[in-house]
Amino acid sequence: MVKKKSSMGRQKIEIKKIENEEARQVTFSKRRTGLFKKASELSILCGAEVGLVVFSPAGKAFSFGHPSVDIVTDRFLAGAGTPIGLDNRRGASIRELNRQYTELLSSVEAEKKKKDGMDQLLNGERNGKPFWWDSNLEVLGVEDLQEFQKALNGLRNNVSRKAEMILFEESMRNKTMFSVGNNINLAAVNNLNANPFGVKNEGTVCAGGVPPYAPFVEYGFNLFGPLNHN
Amino acid sequence: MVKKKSSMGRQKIEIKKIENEEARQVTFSKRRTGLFKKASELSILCGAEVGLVVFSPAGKAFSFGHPSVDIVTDRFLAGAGTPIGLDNRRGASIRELNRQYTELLSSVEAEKKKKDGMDQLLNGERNGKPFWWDSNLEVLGVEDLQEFQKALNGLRNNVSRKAEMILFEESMRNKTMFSVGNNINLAAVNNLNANPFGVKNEGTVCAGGVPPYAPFVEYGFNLFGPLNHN
DNA sequence: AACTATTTATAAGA
DNA sequence: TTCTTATAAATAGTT
Repeated sequence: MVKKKSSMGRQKIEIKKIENEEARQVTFSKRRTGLFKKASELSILCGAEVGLVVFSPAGKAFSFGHPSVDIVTDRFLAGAGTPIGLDNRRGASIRELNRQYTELLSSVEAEKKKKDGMDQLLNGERNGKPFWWDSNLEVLGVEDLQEFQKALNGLRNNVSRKAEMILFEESMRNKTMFSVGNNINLAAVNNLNANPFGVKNEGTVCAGGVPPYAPFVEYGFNLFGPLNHN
Repeated sequence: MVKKKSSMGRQKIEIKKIENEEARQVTFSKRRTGLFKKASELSILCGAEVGLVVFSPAGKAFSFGHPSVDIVTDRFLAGAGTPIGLDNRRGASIRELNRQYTELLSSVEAEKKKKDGMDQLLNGERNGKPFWWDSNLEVLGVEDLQEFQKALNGLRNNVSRKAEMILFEESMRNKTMFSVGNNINLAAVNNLNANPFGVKNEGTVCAGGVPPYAPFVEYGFNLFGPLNHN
């Protein structure tokens, strides 16, 4: 062992910095795509939490996160104390953002309450009537039902993009809760609506493309795979 | 095309959560290794900064960072896209976050609408009549709901999966809360009795591993060495 | 942990 | 940057 070379195609390449700038850029694009895809797959296949941030040599950033990059990075920041080399303006900015976010969070919480009511309906008996799903699912233990009900919150089936979106939003609600006190980018929903693959071209924080198969969305959301299966 | 299956060997697998716990663990180990290796290679080949954190379903954490996870994530929050050593673009991330924040506002509205629709359906039950999902979704004629119904009809087979997802989310929430405000991040989570490679040096914690090509940094975790990964 | 049959990822080249 | 293709890697299923 020592030939820890790596991925390549026509030919093997040594794992050392590519000096040719152009070639480096090309490789960066290709490998970044692959890396994000792998990250996405890992999170989906194993239910693992993954946070990935990549800065191109040019300083462009790409990120992927499940449930969100922020959650992962926040862990570091929260525990890292004062980040090395960073002044507190950053913190100030983030705190301000957090403040605003907290406000927004309130409305989300309010929404959640409503949803909880809905859950009650789904979870509880209706005038002695069988649970709505009886006709379809026959017998399910109480626990199953509860789980089933919970599942609604995270339902992500392959029935359709619509269903995915519904689920996605449910998921978002949860993410929001997770993120209390932290700046979070929950715009994933919008990103998704606008771009299923969460590709953003802001020159700043953006996710890699992985166009055809990209089951991931930057900034925290992962739709758990493409629709054509699972 | 668009068959975005994924990495595999003897056979293709669809990218969806692996239900079998044992198999999932195995896949997790294998793919985690591959992912970290790829991350390492990308940073070396392209001189890119990479921050990667992975939490196993069991909550074990693994990380890779070049120059370090902290630095990369800090940059991410301080100002994604900020070239090393430059300060002029600091805040880019914040701006981006703000932009997304705005989007979030919109998405919340959108979500609210959908949820209201659902509430209406659920609460608008016809006496003794089956619920909207029974067969006809005339009630609101919401496409989303039709899709949702289909998802529900076939949900039984996914109950387990969904349940696991929920547990995952809850787990995530707990861990997040756990870390917020603490000075213990990954190390805490994976405070696995003295990190295997416990090479925890100030600033740049280097893990022994992949010596030949990986100048990566980690926080007490074996990335892709033969050890560790349970 | 190893071993392979296969599928992916990707280095080159267009 | 995208596509194509030859080939190296990664890895699913087994042992």
